[in-house]
Amino acid sequence: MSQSLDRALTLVGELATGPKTLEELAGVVDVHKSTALRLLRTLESHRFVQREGVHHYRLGTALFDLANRALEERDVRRSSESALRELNALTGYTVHLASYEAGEVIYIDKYDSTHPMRMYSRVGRRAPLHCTAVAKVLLADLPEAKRREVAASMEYPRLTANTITEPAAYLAELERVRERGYALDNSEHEDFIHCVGAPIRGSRGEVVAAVSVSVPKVLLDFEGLVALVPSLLATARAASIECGFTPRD
Amino acid sequence: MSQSLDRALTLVGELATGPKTLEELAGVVDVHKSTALRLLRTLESHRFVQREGVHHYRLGTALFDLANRALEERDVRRSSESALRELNALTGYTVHLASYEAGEVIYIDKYDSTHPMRMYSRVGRRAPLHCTAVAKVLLADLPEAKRREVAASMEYPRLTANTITEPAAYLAELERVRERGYALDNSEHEDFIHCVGAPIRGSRGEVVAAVSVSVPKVLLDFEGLVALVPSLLATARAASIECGFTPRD
DNA sequence: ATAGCCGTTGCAAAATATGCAACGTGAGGA
DNA sequence: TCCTCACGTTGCATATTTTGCAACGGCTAT
Repeated sequence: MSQSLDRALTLVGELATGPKTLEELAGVVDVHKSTALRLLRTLESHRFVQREGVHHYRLGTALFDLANRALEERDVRRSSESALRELNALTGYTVHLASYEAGEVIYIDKYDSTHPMRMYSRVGRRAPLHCTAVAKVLLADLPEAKRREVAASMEYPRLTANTITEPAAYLAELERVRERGYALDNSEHEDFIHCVGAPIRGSRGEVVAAVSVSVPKVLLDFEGLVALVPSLLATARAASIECGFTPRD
Repeated sequence: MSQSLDRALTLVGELATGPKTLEELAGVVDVHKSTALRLLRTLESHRFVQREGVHHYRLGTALFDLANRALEERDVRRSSESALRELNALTGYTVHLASYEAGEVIYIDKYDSTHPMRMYSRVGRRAPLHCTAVAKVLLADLPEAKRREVAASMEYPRLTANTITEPAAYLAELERVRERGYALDNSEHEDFIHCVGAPIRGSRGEVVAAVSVSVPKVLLDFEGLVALVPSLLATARAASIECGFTPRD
């Protein structure tokens, strides 16, 4: 669709084979030397390629950063798959996997309820920050300054009678989540649904994702929901270990 | 230098922060949605980005391939640095590190002789395939079919009285190199220089690079050169271990 | 000293990317 | 169930951007 970009990406792919000279690269995409030069310069400014000596180009260091970041996300999803599937099979309820990225909480995986009554949600969608268990889990792990900043700038639309609508109350809620190690959504998002969520941790103990179980109130009361916590924490711990987390004891 | 490419790379960098929607991305580089869409499509066709759900883009899988390949090369050079520096200090002669890439043998690092007499060479430069110790080491590890193919298509310019000028003789030489675990260049490249080279192996035992010592004949006769082999092999083994190689015993 | 190779630059032509506006689709609310 | 809204998608005309060319300059090898 975009010719110059297409050519540039082809060049990068070609460099994966090993270092190449300008003219070799120009030949690969069948353009003039000067054209290849300009593309490579742009690639170089973004550290996608770098010069090796005078006559050769090689892949640059930006690729490491990018690959590592992409890999982390991907690994959370893949690594926690079996644990989450098991929790889904055990409880029969909808299980969500979410992560915090750039000010948003996004559902990155979902295991549908086996019960006839399903809830609406979709992978890739943003979760409201103030009224979901996964968001509470993820935001609770942010440094305090960031937490305050986010709490101050986010919206608090009242969705149910239980919805938290004040920054102060929300920050206090995050503190509770931090302390007890899991989060509740006591019908704060939708009247007929309540959830419990727990953190999945990475190798350095940081929270990389959140797992939650969502249950229709008609199927399980609040007491029953809280009774799911041990299973949820076991699942979160199993997923954490898969993500490289080492339990303290 | 290239606007569209620059924008596209900026988008990729932005995606490192986490999944984004089309409009968010368009805002980052300050272009129209449709423009961003076309760039993303091209990036997607090269697997640099991929869609997450319907509304989000994330980094794609091509980055893994690229990063891994780039990392391998880079690691060889960095990992073997201390071992090679030590060999250079021990012998005082010029030490080269070379790797095989896309039909060529390229010097990827060099430690100059401490003796007043230095040899000419340069990092990034191609090494002749038929008359250098490093090339013999690297080609000796190729599968037989590939070895034959390369031997048949390469050039054999006579550079000295000892230069191998026939494919058959060269293939036989590679076989010897394979068996004894190191290669010699008995003044086959330059009259007054001879070399010994050995393989550096990676985690799966494959040859990832070659290390060589180059000595002016006036400083050391052939017998003296061969006497360097134990040190060379020790260096190659040390560098191999740094590259993830596990010795058998 | 000289020839050849490769990367680099300025410029003019034109191909290409861009923005616009309208369309299509799917979700959410009444 | 209908309607609205949000978002991604497409065709097209404009002009910006990219491209090829040709000449230059540095470096190596002879």
